[in-house]
Amino acid sequence: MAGPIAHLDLDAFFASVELLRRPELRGKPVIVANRGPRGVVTTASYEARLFGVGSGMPASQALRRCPQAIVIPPDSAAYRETSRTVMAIIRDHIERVEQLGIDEAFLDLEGLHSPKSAMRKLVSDIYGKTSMRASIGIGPNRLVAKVASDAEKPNGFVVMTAEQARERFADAPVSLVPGIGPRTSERLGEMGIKTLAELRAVDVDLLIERFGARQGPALVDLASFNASSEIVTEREAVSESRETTFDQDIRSGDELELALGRLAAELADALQRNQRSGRTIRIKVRLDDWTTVTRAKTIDSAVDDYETIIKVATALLRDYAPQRPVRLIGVGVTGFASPTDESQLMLPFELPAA
DNA sequence: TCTGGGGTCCTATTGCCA
DNA sequence: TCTGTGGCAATAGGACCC
Repeated sequence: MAGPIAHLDLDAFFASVELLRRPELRGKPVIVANRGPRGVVTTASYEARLFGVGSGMPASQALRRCPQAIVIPPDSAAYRETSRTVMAIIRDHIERVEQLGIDEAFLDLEGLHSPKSAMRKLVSDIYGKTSMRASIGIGPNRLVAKVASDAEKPNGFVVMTAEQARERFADAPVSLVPGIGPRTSERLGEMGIKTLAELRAVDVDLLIERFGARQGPALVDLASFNASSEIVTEREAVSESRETTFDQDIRSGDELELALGRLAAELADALQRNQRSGRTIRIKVRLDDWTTVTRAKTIDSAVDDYETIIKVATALLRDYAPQRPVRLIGVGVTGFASPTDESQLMLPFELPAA
């Protein structure tokens, strides 16, 4: 019998780190966004959210809604640093932690005498040591915990059973639950399904027909707040990549290769720093009409060096030869060699032939 | 007014091989 | 030798997340 799960989410994380460094901005609408004509909002302070500014929104649009907003370009090194500090505090309190992304984590609360007071203590310790606010959700599984942490942020603290989640969010749009994004919401909408209660009530066979044997039933599980409560404490990266969006679309092949070279150099550098190497090199090209094309090649041995990466990536790009202006180009390496793979290569026995 | 960058996972298709 | 089948790896695309 599994114990409760907590989901911890740092409130408006990037903006909060910036406000910490620049206390004079406290109480003002602050948005963290890339500069340039194509920048988007990565985080908005809660003051900015009052103007309808949200993450993912083009910065130009955000500034139209909130002209007095202060725009700060993201400083990912600083956010990683604060994240490390907070995650270390979490691990001081809780043994089994699954970090997701930079600002959130699932916590295994199994066996704690009082999960709630343990979480109250944790949140106040994080605030005391870093001035970062966090929202907490506690539930029987990851899904309930996650939705609960989202329900009353900032500074939220919500404890729910699956049944309480079903009741409270019965009339919420299906996109409330993580895993149902814009595309799936739209397709469900076309079937007349808007709310979680409606999704729960629909005939599974109909969903299987439209979404397949796996995703169909999975949608009902999501709507019912049935989910795994497993905490995966160790996750290994499976890919690393670099990409860039041009301020203006690029037509020249030479310019594309120049950009590809810069990205490949950065990527090789990062791979070597992280002691990672992979066998599959992939490029990504986004055209002016937003179609995205990927091309990949798998080679015999795992690599992390600039020369090999740029050689393969350039060949892939020349082979594809985009026929429209390009707005984004990227390069990545996947298929990382793990220690297990290494030892398997050296297995002294062949499997018997069939 | 258009839509970043860094990832993960899933699915479908295809070709190879036993 | 021909044909079918199942498994697997590689490839491409796409949805989704923070």
